[in-house]
Amino acid sequence: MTARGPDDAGQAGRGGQETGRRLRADARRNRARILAAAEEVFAEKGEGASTEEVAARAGVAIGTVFRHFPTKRDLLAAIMKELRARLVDEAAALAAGADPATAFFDFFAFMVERAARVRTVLGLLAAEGMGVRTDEQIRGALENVVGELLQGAQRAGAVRPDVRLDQVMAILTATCQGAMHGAWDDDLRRRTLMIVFDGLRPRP
Amino acid sequence: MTARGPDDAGQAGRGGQETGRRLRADARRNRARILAAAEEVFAEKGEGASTEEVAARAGVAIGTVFRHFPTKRDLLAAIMKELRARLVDEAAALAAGADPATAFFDFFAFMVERAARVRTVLGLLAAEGMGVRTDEQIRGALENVVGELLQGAQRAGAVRPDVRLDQVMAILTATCQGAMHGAWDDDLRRRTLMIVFDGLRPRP
Amino acid sequence: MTARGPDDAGQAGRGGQETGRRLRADARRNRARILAAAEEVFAEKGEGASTEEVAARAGVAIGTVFRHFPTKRDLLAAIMKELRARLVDEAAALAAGADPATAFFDFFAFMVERAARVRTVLGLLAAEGMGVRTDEQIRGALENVVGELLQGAQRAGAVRPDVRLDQVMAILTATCQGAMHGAWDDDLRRRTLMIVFDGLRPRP
Amino acid sequence: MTARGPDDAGQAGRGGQETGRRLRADARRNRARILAAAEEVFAEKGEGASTEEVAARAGVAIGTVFRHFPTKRDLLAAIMKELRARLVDEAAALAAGADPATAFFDFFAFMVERAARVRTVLGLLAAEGMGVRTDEQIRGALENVVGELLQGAQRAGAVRPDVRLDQVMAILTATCQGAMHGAWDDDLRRRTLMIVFDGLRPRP
DNA sequence: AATGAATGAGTATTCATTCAT
DNA sequence: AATGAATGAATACTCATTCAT
Repeated sequence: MTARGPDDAGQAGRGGQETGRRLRADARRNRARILAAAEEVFAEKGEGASTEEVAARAGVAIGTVFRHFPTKRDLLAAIMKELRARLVDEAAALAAGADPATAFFDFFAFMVERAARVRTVLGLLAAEGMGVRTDEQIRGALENVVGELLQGAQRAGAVRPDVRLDQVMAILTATCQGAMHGAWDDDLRRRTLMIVFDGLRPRP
Repeated sequence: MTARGPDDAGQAGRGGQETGRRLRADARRNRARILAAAEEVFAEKGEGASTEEVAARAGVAIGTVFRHFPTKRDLLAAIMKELRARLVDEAAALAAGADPATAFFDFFAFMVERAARVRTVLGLLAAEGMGVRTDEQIRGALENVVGELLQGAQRAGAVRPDVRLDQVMAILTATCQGAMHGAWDDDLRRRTLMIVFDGLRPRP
Repeated sequence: MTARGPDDAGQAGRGGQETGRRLRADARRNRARILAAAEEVFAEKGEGASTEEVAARAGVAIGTVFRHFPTKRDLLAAIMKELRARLVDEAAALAAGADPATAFFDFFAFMVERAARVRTVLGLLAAEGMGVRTDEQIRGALENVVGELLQGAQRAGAVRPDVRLDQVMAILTATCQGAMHGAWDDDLRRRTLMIVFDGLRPRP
Repeated sequence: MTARGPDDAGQAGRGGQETGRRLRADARRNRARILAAAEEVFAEKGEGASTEEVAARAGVAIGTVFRHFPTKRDLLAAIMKELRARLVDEAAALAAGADPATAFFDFFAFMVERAARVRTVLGLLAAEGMGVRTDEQIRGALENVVGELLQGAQRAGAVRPDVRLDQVMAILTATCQGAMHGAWDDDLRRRTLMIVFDGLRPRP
């Protein structure tokens, strides 16, 4: 049977090999296609979607999926890892050389807008979304970026000095989830963020 | 006879609890136990939990669950209906006779605190949580209560006049989901709400 | 569990009490309604139809059905018993005082036409239809009537003298089943019977 | 990939047996074993028999049955398709090169004798047996063969010229069903067919 | 490495039957 | 006698995972 232990996916670097591993060209290509397909499928149907469907959408056989990701949980974890990494990169780019006073809010808005489209971001931010405990390294990376942006904004006087990182992460997470599940339109999202941002800004 | 529809012998009565279909005493008792068990089970393990476990926890046979809720989806829907109704009731109680300036914020905090414990509240507020589309009536009822509280608070000058109900519902929903998935502790919840509330208050 | 022995319905007079039993008026009425409903339901959906549906259509509770017919098999058996009895009666009526040369063929045609409408006649004639072994008494009664009609027709020279009763029963059964399953229209039925009848008539 | 349609890797080839979907050798072997087992099981216990028993008798796991036939109904349909195809083949063989005057009757008798053993033939001929609507192509194929045999026999003067194909199919069907359900012995079958055949022959 | 067939535990749902009201 | 709720075995079907090709 299938070991049902709760934490058996945690061994970082086991589920889905590191992208750097020397893989045959087609193997690397397949890995990417599977990941992309999985992101789509799980986004559409939720984590309950079948691995077979992922394989089908990726155009590979089911066995290939399991060769790359020995467990469904591993697949899920890999998606998040990738997603989060992508976001961190984009965030870093936003942070570099921008006006600190706006960079923070821009990134915040960017994340929320993103969440509205990428359903899977759910678990991404949540401590325990989708039954997967995203590995702490990446989670930490995101917090780092946001932390930097936050400090910059605070130094620039654009965010209240008494606000701490955990609060920001909490509100960011919450807003992303709301945007995702609630199907907010652009206008509602803008007006909602306005309130949140006002809460973060210093009292005049 | 054996009406096969979901026998929603609902405690529709605002304050009472007996208006529903005339069911035999034991039947009503079982229905309640099943609902309670289901709330627990789904809260713990998510919507993927098995109906059989619900039956076990409720101390009835599997057939009894299906007699009351012909479909798993029906069971899920019933949970939400009940949950939402309960919240609406409690909200109404809060609203009655309290200082409008604080009632709104009290209710908001109350909901979020609640969500932190009851995992199922997720779908409750989301447009489409758990694959169940909660019926519009109850959804509307919640909006009504919140709407009244909001107006009261705005008239009392405790909330910015330009804030609209959809924004409030959006932030409320988001914060509930964040609290639920994020496992915030009491302190983090308090500090997070502080920011949100500040965003809602009039600029000085 | 449910005794799965093949023959446990045979104890004549057990499944469904004899019509003569002193029953409360409403009890007798219920018995009749159930029987009628069952005939309809099983005719429409086959023997796989649920007992609950029979109860529903009869307007009684499920318990009442089982009080009258302790087993589904008993219910099925009762239907056939009744059906067969009815047919025997009608056959006898046909036979009485009619021209023996035509009575036989008339009855044959009558049965087949009947079968085309009453789906349940299936098992009625078959040795083992619907998993129920119709009790021999009634089965015998039918054979008796047909036998008499056959003899009359043979004496009148309308049927070949070398034809025996078992052959007639076999063809009658087969034709009824064909008519039932095949959904023959009136014309096809007539033309088909024409062939069968010609096979039964003396060679000129 | 995992085409979820009924993979009717049929031995469609008239005489051969390999034209179907290219399946791995073991897959084709399993498909055949399942089909054989199903024919047996359903023949013995009727269509109510469990799929699990089919799997057991075929010596495969339950999942394998459903991989080949996604639905019980598909399995039933496949059996009939195969059965009918087999009969059509054998009928064609009988028809080829035989004396038309006897070929027709030989085939008729052959079918009925067959039906007496293979319970599943029921639905095979009936318009709607077992809840499965056999596909029209095969149904048509049978009619074609019988039609040819009929014409040959009529030209040879062995069958009345006014008999039409629909009548013949009707009687053939009926007799098969009678033989199947009625458990006729060899003698009764012979004598019954004698009558039917006489009805089909020209009046002297 | 890839394929895709096989496995088999798991799950929702149905239904004959029993039994408390 | 009637009611209808409860029972629980049975059953079709799904899906993660393994393994022979």
